[in-house]
Amino acid sequence: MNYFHTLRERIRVELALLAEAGALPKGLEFGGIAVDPPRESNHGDVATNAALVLAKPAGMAPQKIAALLAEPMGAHADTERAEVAGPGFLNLTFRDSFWHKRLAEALAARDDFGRIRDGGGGRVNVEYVSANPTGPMHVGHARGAVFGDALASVLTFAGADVTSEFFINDAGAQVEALARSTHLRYRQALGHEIGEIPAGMYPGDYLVPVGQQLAATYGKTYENAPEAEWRDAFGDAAVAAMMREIRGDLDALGVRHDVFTSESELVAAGKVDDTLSTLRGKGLIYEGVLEPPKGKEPEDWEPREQTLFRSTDFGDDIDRPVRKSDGSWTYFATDTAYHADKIARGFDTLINVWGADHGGYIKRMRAVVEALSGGEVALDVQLCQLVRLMRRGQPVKMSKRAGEFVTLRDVTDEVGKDVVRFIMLTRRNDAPLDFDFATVTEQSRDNPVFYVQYAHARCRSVLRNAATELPALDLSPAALADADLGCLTHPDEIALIKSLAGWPRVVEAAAEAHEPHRIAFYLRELAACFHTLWTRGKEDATLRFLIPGDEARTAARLALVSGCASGLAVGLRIIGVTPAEELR
RNA sequence: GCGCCCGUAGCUCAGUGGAUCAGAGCAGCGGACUUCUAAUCCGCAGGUCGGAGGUUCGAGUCCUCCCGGGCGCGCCA
Repeated sequence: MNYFHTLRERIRVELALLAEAGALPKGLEFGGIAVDPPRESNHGDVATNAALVLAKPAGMAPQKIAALLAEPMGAHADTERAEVAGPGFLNLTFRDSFWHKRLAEALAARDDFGRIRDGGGGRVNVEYVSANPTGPMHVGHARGAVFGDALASVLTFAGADVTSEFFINDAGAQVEALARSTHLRYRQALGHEIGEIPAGMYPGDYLVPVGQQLAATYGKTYENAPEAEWRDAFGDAAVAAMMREIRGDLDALGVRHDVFTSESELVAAGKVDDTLSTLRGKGLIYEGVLEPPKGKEPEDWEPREQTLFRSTDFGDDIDRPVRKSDGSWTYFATDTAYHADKIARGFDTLINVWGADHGGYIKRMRAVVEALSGGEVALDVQLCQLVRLMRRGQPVKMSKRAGEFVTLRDVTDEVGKDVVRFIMLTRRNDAPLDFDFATVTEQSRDNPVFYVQYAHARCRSVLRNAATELPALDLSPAALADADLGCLTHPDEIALIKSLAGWPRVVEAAAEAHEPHRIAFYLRELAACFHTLWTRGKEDATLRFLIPGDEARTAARLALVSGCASGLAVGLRIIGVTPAEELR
């Protein structure tokens, strides 16, 4: 369905025929041949670099090869023009009939338009959010959540076998701090005056109900008990409560993970020891002393012997510690075990979605995955830059220390999940993003969510009107696909079909590059093509979609509208945004 | 000091495996409506793609260095 592939095949066939006929040398490699849309639209619909790629191995001038190829390509019934351009590009321009076929394909495929069935892609694990279970999610998490969810979705659509996953960091010092903070709230619930929340504890109000619940469960049992007696139980209870909160927040965003993996369970199951033994067996774990960091030496630096992973063997800057001085594992060690677990589960590709502050962590993680999988498993880390919350152009101040920050739920409740999801994909993930409450709720061209949804709503509105005004017309997809699409000849009609026909290529590129934002950008383009055509009908009544008395033309135009609506809906669903039937 | 990311129009950003004459929106200017066929559209104007080298038939795109911004840098996750 990606017509660029079809054309590349056709070009290879013609080149092979030319070689057989003796016009080209035999045995040429066609691997580097690409078919792309030219940058300039007046250069035609597609361009191929075939002649430039083959010039050197064939020992011929590129223009000569292009001219040879232009003959058979230009003779094809779909081709309007085949022109040799520049240093040896072959530009092809198609007849309308070519585009009518693409629309027919889109209509026939409906919700599966652009889906890649035999795309392979293997088994892919996408790990995202993995927010610490020590409090509710904030807006920064939303970006990773939306990005990861949309990525998993587009990969699935592109034929990969995808598992989406959340790693629960429910082990280590932060959970102990959480347990202590919860104990404080428990005492508070029992009537104690707790005063200021001490530094190092979580001050947020969200632990108050957890404390109350524990007071109801345990009464005064642990009121003055030593920490060792209540720490595990309180930690577990708090983590469970926080995870319920986080899942609720994610649910409100329409984000769902297939698998939740618990760090503490990995530790308890001895997975960390197992993994480090494996690495030790490969000679990659040793006791050693690290050099102090250059330039910015911490005050309290002193040389210390540590258990280290030899990540420098795999391109990291220094070897990385796996054990703290109290004997417990570092986070890196448990994360290593987690990745070993993912590898053992048979994934071909691991994708991790992290905040930008984890950039320094990438090299060691790649090192571990390479070491554990023998280079068989690919690890791609996608970093999401910060989100700046804005209100009327002014940044919203947030103080995490004071426990005062805008939670994800606050934002979702205020503007809706569709807005949050779309806006998070209006920038590349590695570029910072401003999220302005005023803009994103506005109903105007400034607001891309609205713009795209409005295009879809307009399509649906036309189809609804058609059903009432022309009840005799069969609006079923099958019937519309059989309409005489040859009626569609206006440049803006063809432009809309071209945009729609480009969708399979967008899916493929977004999946391959792990860049779901491309879908959001594409949808804006498709919506723009539709809005343009719609307005044509205002200026010229003969260009309206519904032409009374001309059923053939009306059916063809409704087919186009239906295809467009379908394309918008498919794309919106992949990024998790509801295709609105109407906007009021 | 080192590592990673970024630098494209006044502003916010796209630019798909390097490929023919650099794109969009906003803001600005000029046009098209009694609102699900104007919450929209059309036109005009706006850039030595941070700088300098290098590779190449060809560089916004790849390599090196420099300048500027962000993030990070041994027992935090």
